[in-house]
Amino acid sequence: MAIDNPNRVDERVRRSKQAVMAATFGLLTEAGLGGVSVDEVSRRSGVAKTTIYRHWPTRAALLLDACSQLTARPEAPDTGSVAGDLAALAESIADRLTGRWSSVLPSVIDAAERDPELAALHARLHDEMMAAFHEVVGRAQAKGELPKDVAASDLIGAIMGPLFYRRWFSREPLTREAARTIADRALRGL
Amino acid sequence: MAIDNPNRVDERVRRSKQAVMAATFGLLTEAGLGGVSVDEVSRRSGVAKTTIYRHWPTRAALLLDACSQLTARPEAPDTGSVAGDLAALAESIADRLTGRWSSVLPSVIDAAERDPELAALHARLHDEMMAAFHEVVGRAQAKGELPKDVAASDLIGAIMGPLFYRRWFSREPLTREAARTIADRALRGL
DNA sequence: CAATAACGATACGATACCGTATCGTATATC
DNA sequence: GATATACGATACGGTATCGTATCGTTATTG
Repeated sequence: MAIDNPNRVDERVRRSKQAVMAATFGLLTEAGLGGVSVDEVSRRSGVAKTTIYRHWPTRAALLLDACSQLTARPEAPDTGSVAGDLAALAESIADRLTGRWSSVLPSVIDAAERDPELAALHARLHDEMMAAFHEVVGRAQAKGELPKDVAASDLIGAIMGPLFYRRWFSREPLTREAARTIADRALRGL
Repeated sequence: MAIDNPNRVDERVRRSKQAVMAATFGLLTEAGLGGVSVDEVSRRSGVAKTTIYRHWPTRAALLLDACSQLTARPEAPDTGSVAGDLAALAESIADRLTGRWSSVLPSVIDAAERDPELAALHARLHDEMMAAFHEVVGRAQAKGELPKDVAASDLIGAIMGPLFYRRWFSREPLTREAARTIADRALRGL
C-alpha cells in the first residue's frame, strides 16, 4: 500500500490544497464571497476543478474553510496601563481594517445575516478578535484600574464601533493616530 | 395621441412599477442584493419580466432604484440640550437598526466595496442619515454647548459606531436604553 | 520497479440567470 | 368607440455556474 504512516500526507495533496487556498483568498479579497466560483478558483490556481471537488465536497465548504483561516487574533499588549493597552489594541485593529483582508468582512457579515453556518463562523472570528480585549480589561479590573461594574463588551464596542464606522461609513482615513484617539475617548466616556 | 398632459401618468404604469418595487423590497430584505433576480421579482410581483425591462433597462438599475428609495432620514430632534438631542437621535437610529430594512445594509456595504455606483449610493444614504447629527451638533456649537474644535464626524462615529457594532458584531440587544447610554458616553468621551 | 493514489483534461447534465423578440390581449385616453 | 399604449405569455440565445463522470497520465510510496 501507499501509506503506512497515516500522519504522512501526500505531497501532491498538500500542494493542490495550498494552491487552491491561495487562489480562493485572492478571489475573496477581490470579489467577495459571492464572487468566488469554483471554476475561477480552478483557473487561477491551475488546479483542475475535479481535484478541488476531491478535497472540498462543495463550494460552500471551500468558502467556509477559506474564511476559517482568516484568523489573525491580535495578541494582548502589556504596556503597563489600560490606556496604553487599549490604544495599542486599537492601533492593531486599525491596521487590520486597512489591510487587504478587511474587504472580505462585509461579505461575511452580509452572508451571516442569512446563512447560519456563516453566522457561526462570524461569531467565532469575532470572539477570537475580542479575546485580547477581554484580557486587557480583565487585568485592569483586577488591578483596580478599571471599575468592576463596567461591561467589557461596552468598552469594546466603544472602541471597535468607531473604527468600523470610519472604515465603512465615513471613510475617513483610518490612521493609527485616529485609532489612539478613539481608544482614549472610549475610556474617558466611562 | 394618448397623452396630452405629460404630467398625467398611465395608471397601468403606476401599478406595475409599484408592484415591482414592493416585490423587490421584499426580496432585498430576505435575500440581500445578490439574491434579487429579475425572474423572481417577476414571479412575486405578478408583473411580466418583459414589463419590468420596459421600466428599468437592467437589473442593476432596478436595484439601484430600489435602494435609493430606502431613504428614511431621521429628523433632528430639539429637546433643548445636546445630550437629549443626541440620545434621541441614537434611539431613532437604533430603531432603524432593529427594523426589517437593516438587513439590507451589509449587502450594500459589501457591494460598495467594489461597485462605484453602489459606493456613491451608500455615501449618499450615509450623508442623509448624518444630516440630523450635523444639525444638532452645529446648533450646540453655536450655543456654546459644545466646543467648536470637536469634529462633528468624530462625535457621530462615537455614537453610530457602537450602535452598528452591537447590531452586527456583538449582537447584543439593541434597546433604546442601550442607545441612550451609548450617546451619553460618546458625549462624555470628548 | 510495481502498485496505488492523486491529478488533469474534457465532457456532460442540470439550473439559474440576463436581456431580447414576438405577438396577441387588455386598457386608458381622446 | 377608435386608437395608441401598456401589458402578459412565451420562447429564445447566450452565459455562468454547480457538481459528476470518465479516462488517460503522472507522481509517490513501499
